[in-house]
Amino acid sequence: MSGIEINELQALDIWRRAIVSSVRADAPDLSSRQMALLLSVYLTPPPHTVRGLAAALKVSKPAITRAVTRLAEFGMVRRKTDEEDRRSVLIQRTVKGSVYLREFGDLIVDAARGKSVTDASVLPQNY
Amino acid sequence: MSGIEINELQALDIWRRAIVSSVRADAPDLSSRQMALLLSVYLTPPPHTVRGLAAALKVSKPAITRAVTRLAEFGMVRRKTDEEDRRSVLIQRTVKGSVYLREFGDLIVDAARGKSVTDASVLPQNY
DNA sequence: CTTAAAAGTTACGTATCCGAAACAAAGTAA
DNA sequence: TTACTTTGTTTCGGATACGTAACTTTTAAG
Repeated sequence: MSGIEINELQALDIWRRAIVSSVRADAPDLSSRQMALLLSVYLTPPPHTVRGLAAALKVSKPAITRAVTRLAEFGMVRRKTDEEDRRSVLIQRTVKGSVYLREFGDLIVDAARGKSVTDASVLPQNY
Repeated sequence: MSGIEINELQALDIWRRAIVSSVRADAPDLSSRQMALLLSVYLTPPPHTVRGLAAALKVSKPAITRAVTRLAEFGMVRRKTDEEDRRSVLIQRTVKGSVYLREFGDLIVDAARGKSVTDASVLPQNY
């Protein structure tokens, strides 16, 4: 049995714990796209534009516009016109978004610290 | 040291890489709840019932019914009436679901293997 | 100046999902 | 049997998100 197999399983189990905690929490229920957008804005170097994010996530521009609008309603990002090219809109970080992501990071770390599935995994062989 | 000892920022960046890959992929776009349900069915010990999953995820029973229906359409889980109590429906694993989760596990592991954000993080202080 | 291109938003019709409440089926107990 | 409880599904109205296409504003090209 390869060690990679176990690591994959541990990884999945950490993911499970974190996402279950997230679902159980009362925090705003972000879709995968919204989360991907939020994380990209906060963890990759600016500037972030609608077009750039659409390319990075490989989704349509209107989908980015909607996600930004939604996240802005939650106060997690902010729009700002690029004064050097007023066609562009820069998506910027906010305090509230930072706080949210810090808590989410804690969630993942806590999940990673929890006990993982045992070797007698439910995944292999049976299917 | 468990090997999963990571800091909060690394954890977020791994999460970002994995979820961005997932969003970019053509794979069926599962919501957070659907993913939480799928992972719970595959990584926690059976039996899995609608009621049990609703309690575990702290969402309504109809929400579980709908998620199961959707995942069943994708072929990732299967319903089976509990013959010992025909009121209950057991949610079971499938080959296709196993394959999907294995690939998703690979995605996370790959994300974790990639370079993480540096110490000169974008998160702290600035906001 | 006129035309074209680029960036983002809005409009439109469709699809999905939600919670609450009503419902059907199965079990329990008198 | 009859009444009650439990389990899961369906229905309802409303919210959210999707992609395509049309549109506005701004910039660039001729």
